[in-house]
Amino acid sequence: MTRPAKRITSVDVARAAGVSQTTVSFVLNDKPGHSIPEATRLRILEVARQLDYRPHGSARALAAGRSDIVLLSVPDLPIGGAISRFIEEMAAALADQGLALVTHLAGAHGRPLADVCAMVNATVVIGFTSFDEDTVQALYRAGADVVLPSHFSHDEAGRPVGHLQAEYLIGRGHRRIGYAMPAHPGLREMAEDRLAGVTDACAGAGIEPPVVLSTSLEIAAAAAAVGVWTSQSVTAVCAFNDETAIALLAGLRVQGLAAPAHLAVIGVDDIPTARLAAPPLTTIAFDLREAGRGRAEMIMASLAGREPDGAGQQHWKLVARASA
Amino acid sequence: MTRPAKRITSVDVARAAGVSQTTVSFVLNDKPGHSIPEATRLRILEVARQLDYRPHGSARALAAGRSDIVLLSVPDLPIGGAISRFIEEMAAALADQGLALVTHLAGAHGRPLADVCAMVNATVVIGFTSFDEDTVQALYRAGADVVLPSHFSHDEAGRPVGHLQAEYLIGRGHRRIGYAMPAHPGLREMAEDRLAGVTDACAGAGIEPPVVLSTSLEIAAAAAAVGVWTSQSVTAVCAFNDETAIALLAGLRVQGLAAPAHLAVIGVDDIPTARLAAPPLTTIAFDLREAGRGRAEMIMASLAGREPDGAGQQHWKLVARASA
DNA sequence: ATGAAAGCGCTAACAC
DNA sequence: GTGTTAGCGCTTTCAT
Repeated sequence: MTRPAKRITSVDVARAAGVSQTTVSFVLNDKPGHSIPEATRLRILEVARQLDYRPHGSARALAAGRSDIVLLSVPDLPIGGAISRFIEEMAAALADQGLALVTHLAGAHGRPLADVCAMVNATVVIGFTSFDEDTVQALYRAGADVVLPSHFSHDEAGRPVGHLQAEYLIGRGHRRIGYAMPAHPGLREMAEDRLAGVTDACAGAGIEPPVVLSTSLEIAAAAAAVGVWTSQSVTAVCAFNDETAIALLAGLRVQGLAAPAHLAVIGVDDIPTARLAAPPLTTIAFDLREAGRGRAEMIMASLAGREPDGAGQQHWKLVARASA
Repeated sequence: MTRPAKRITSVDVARAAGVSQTTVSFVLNDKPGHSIPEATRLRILEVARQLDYRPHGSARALAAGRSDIVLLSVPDLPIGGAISRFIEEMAAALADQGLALVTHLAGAHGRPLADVCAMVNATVVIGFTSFDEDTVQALYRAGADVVLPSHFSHDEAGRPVGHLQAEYLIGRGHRRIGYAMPAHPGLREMAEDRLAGVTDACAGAGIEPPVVLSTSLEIAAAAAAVGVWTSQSVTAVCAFNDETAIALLAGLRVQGLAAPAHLAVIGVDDIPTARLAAPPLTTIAFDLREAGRGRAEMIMASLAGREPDGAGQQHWKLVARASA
């Protein structure tokens, strides 16, 4: 641990460069209209660099009325670690526009989102879940300029995924499909959306709606579900996510059965252990990079006052392996 | 999307409560020394609640010199999703002390940590990795009051885990141990630390140091490693983490071998799919809750100027299952 | 082309 | 007990 170094202010830079603080501000933000001689400009830039000057965020935000901080709210859900890729992509795209992204984990015992929003003085607040109306209002009152509840409406978010899953299964000749809901209550909403997609696909193919069963990540529970499906001559099941799917695979194993012969299984996410499953898991992957960039785009559009035009393109793609 | 609501300031509260803005400030921060009549106090509190007033973070930070914001830096590593539990626990503990936690994902293309620190005006910056000296200085210059590079020094962080793994294996009678390093370069440092713990334990038990092999998450690579170990009469291997361990299990499977009969395997993390592996994976779990609380404690101690006394107790515990 | 000065919303001495 | 006042470091309007 080392002794703290004193913070450099723009006055320090001004003094060192022999100009007024105002000029420093103009140069550093390269404000238009104030044509400053190239020589002065460069000198100021150099001095600032040398001093490792960094504008005081609070002061800047207070004066300018915008903090350029984007606050991302991540819900308290067992969402995979892959989400970090998505966040990073978004952060990178935002950084190019001078915005900084910080994340708030929504945990029940933490500070309410609106509090954090007010404390960091976020200019933009975005989330995965759809904020309810009260939250949105609170965020605006907390000083946010734009609030983007969630990129996709429920209907758009889950449907394509479920659709892709079922489509693949149906394409492989399955006529009686099952759906494995996760036991975790927080995942319910997301699961319902995905299930809707599966149901759609079934209807489109003229087959019966899926046989829906809920299962935990315990082998016994999964085995029980497997038993029910097979007894009802279901030949393939769409799992809410890869973890659920892997549980199903384990459930099959303890019953002396195997995928895809006795029951085809398809997941969602393509987590690292998916390819290591026995048999390797067929699943739906998400293009985090594209999704992150797309999201950043939306934010910029909203800030600029344009209506976010993003057609909300989906970024899902199938990864065929042995389990289905 | 709804129309933004205007932001409430403490002047609004003062006016509505019929007192001066100063009084509002005193009451809301319940400053000592200024004994304000209970009636006034309650009225102000009530009005603030009704108006859903939230202090302007930037203004507060600028005036007070502290933002009460804790910035957590998470490195761009494939660390499991379980990390969110840890973060939430920390956030909860910090919230109790009036501090707000926000997270910065370190990705290479995002904004440098010091920039974010300056923008949000973080009072405290903490991280998982150990910041280098330059970074620490930059953070102090960026306005941080306390910087906690990483809770554990390298030596403390990994050693106990590796030690626990090896100890368990040795206790089960194994005399020739292997160690599975992850292929991901960013994980190297962490892996070296854990390996050191394994080596320690072996030395302590008077057996040879582990046979170290590196393996990716591809089944083929894992199978190859398994081949090498068995050919060298290694009977048990400590994997860097559960994903690596599960890859090893898959590698055994394709060779027609099984754990623990042909090769015992032990992981680290207890990820959700660990119990679903074939056979269920023996592993070392981490008590996220305790670790998070402990970390928050350290932060508060540092802020109070006390030397963080936390004996850095470890929070690892063994989860015995079938694979070892 | 450059600088002086007025705030942004809040905290904290210091008066009354 | 409560209010007045002077900044915190920056942006931005308006003079020069």
